Amino acid sequence: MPRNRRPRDSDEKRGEIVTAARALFAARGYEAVSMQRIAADSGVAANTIYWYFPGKDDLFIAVLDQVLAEASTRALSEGQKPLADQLLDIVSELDQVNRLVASVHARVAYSDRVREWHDGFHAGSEALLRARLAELGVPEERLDPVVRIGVFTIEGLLTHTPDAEQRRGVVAAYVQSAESLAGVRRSS
Amino acid sequence: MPRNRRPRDSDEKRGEIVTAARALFAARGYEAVSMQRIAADSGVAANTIYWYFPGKDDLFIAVLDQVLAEASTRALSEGQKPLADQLLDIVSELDQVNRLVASVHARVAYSDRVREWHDGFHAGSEALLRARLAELGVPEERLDPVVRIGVFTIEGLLTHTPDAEQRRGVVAAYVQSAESLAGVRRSS
DNA sequence: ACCTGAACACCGTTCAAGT
DNA sequence: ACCTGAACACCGTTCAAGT
Repeated sequence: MPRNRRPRDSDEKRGEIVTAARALFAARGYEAVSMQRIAADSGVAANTIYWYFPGKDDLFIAVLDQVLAEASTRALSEGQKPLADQLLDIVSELDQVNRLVASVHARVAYSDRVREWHDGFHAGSEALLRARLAELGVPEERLDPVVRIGVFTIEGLLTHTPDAEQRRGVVAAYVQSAESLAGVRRSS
Repeated sequence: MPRNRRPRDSDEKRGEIVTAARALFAARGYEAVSMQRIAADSGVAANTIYWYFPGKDDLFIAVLDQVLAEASTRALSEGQKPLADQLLDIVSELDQVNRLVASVHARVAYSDRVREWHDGFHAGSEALLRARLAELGVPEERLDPVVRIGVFTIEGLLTHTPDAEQRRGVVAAYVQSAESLAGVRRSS
């Protein structure tokens, strides 16, 4: 038995596979990346991945969990900004993993596991936006549709990637309409 | 030479392939349907499809064009309704081809032909919504973001399919915010 | 012009076998 | 426990050959 035998070899290899898959999925999208290629990039045979993950979708979800965990950590370390700025930050953050976002939506129709992850992510996002809008003063009974429109708008900005100016315009228009529901009359 | 030889045999077979593909794509989604299956349902060998279409994506686009043409015909034969009703009609119309909508978005990232079709469809939809909003009184210089939010909202309603009541709430909230931009004070 | 069987180069996944 | 080569049942597409 080698004396340098580390107890974490297994977790390390698993991590390498996730890292390789993440880079590939982000660059080319889920469909365009083969298990063969992920295996080559992480230094194992293709079927070895199945020792660590039940299937390709589960590997995909491991990637998504990792990306989400990192983004959450970053988000928590930031101070609270005005809503419009915060939404624009979220859009440009998610924009960097645009390919992953598109792949999630593509797989939702075919994989129960991906659909569950997607639904959970949506529920979380809606809860966050709802809290911000409530604190902004949007009355409780009008909150639901405004939250949904907000999430749809962010998703639309991600899947259609207009330029930065158009983004700002869209987010500003959304926040403005929310504020008018709140009856806010600020600095202006 | 058979005397019943119809000059339209070729077009007919082509049509049968599109019809079979349309039903299958609508029921199961693009990815889940094999050329083999489409061929079987239209009574030819799999490779015969390639005599009529350069590839699977082109067959898909033929399906999309057919669906769109039929929907346009139906739409033109209807009178003009209030904007909220019209948007709800569009959503429930497109909802019947939900699988196709999802498949278009899934293929946009991988097929130039599908991306072109998608972009054209979007441009047309935006133009229609823009015209309705302008006639409703939304000032020219604020039109762009409102149109985009509208299209994103419809897309969101399609890809997330909330129930009819939530749909109505979302569409009502959208139209209301557009009307408030127009400075309209109607019956209320 | 229209259609086919056979083949090509893939794909995700399984399995029996190795250490 | 971890990893592999080989195989399985697919996939979209191509090609040479038939009518």
